[in-house]
Amino acid sequence: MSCFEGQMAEYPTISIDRFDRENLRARAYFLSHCHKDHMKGLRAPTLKRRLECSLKVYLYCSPVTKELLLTSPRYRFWEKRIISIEIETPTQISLVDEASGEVFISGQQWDRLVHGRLQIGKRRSCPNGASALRGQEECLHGILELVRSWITRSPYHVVWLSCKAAYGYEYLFTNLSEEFGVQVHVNKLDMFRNMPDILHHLTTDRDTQIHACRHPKAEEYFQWNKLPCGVTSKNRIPLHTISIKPSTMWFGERARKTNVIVRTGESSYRACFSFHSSYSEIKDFLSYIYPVNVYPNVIPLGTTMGKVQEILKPLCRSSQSTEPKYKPLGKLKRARTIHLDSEEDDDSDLFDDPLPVPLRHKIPNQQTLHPEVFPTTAISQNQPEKQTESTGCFRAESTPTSLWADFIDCAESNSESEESEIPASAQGDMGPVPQLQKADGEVPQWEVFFKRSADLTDDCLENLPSSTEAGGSQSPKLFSDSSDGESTHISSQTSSQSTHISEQGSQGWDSQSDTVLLSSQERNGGMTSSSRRVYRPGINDNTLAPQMEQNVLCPKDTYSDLKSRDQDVSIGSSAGETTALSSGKHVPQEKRPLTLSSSTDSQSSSDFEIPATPEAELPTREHLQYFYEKLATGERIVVEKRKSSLHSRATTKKPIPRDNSQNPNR
DNA sequence: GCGATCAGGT
DNA sequence: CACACCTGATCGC
Repeated sequence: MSCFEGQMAEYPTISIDRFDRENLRARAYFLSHCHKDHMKGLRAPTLKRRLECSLKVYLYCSPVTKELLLTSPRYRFWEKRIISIEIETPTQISLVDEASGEVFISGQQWDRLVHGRLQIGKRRSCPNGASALRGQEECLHGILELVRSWITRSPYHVVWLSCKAAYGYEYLFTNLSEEFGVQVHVNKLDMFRNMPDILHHLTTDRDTQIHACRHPKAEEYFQWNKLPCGVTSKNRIPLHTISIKPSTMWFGERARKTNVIVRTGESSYRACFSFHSSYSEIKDFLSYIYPVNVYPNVIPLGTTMGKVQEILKPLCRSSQSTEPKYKPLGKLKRARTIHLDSEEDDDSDLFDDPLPVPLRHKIPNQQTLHPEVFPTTAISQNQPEKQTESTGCFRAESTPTSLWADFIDCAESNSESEESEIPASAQGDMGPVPQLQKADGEVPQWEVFFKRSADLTDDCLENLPSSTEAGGSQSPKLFSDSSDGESTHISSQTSSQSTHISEQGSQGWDSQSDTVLLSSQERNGGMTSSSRRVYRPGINDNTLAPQMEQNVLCPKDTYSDLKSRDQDVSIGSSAGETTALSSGKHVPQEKRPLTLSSSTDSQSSSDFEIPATPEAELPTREHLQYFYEKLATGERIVVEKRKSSLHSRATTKKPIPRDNSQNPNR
């Protein structure tokens, strides 16, 4: 359970992903994505009332999140008070209520620090970033192959994707649909009405072989071979159904390199899938940004804040010495990867400046910009200090001791439970998509969010330089080959060349053997063009879909029969294989997905293509430099006294940037 | 009736 | 294990 209560010490007047209690006094709200545990209090009468009284309070989120949020009538009252911000688009937000200052929050910071998940565009900067991505890709790949092996048996073989959350599986649906030319059945799809790239792959027509519909008694139904939507047969012929449950792969499993597909019952499978960063991703991320401190916002039941901190501490600068040292960012980066400089994307070079970062924050008077985001007076008015200290909010202080204290507070403050507030059905009209958040009140230009990487093929994967595969060992096998006693797994092997069907895992259930390995060669061979591609709407928002990178599809037996224990197609993706696959040779420049230089970055369209919010003045390089420095040192970000801003930034003060050009009103 | 909270479930 | 929900019961307003 999250112990983050919505506020960060550095920004006492804004609230993130929490809208209750103290957050009712926030001057601005931020919503990272439409998962209910991030929306607590968002539709509470108290907040609604407050909104009616405070006309300058807005909710900032991505265009997709806005779209999804407003689909639900219960959140419609936010309609005129939501401002969408494009991901990766530095945006200045002026808290106009403030009499003496303003705060800048860049889309990049928001996206990375709140979501905590590395964007693909940053992968190159992050040594093991590619492996994390590959892990996701393998998950998708595993699911694709499992689905293939089943639905190709007959028109009466259907798959039910048992998805827990309302949003976040879109990329899975779109890829399945793209791959098999079969739309995915869902209960509602109006929330995607303005997202054609997703909408086209979904249907409310129950006559399809892939279902992701939901029903409270779905599990029970499944026992009786009944889909959540009630369908049990087609043309009077009973359907043969298997369920695939995308579920979190926790650390333990990941550490064991568990296979991505695990058979959990006669007709049930679990696929690794996670909305969140894995431990390795977190490590990679931290090693990349090398923060002064890190504050966990979830403390597992069996552990303590202290233990979690022990794990994270070594990854922080604060572990290097008692006295935190603020090292020049440029140096940090250069030390890591020099070659990155030349091919990094835009924002990466923000860290490239060799300039030593003076300890400006330690010497307030030296700063050009005032270090406080908000004027003291503002804080005292709206956020009594007491509150800041007691709410268990994140702090970015540099001293370990204060950190520790905060952790304790955080844990204690956990008392407040997080509950979902909206029934999935309610969101149905407009659901949020976990990794595609954002929607503007106006119609967003979806092409901005979804970008298909049509030029990616599995060939690309094979040709990726091995350097991007540094983390190969982390990738899970597609199919589990070890049975832990309670489940049968589809096995995978390290050999990338063999295709074979393994029986090892099937100890019960019908002894279906489950698997097939795909070699890189096999992959290359007989695939249809469509089968080789992983369809990936270029969603940049975490909420909607995990970003997949390349395509790895290996078809092979499209028709393997799960029941015939003679085999199934299993996709091997052991470390060795993966490495071989991805570290291949020549890949036409224009086809290289990940490694590619920024111009061809398939995943983060936002990195390069999303235009700045109209009317919003783009921060200057100097501004960004300043922000990143602050960010890296754990300092408060910017504070500019009004008087100075009146001079230097009078024109940048436009209150809330609206992106009308990109999001025409509908 | 509604919301908040808790317990319990998948 | 932990997540993102769901249901149902209880309580207070």
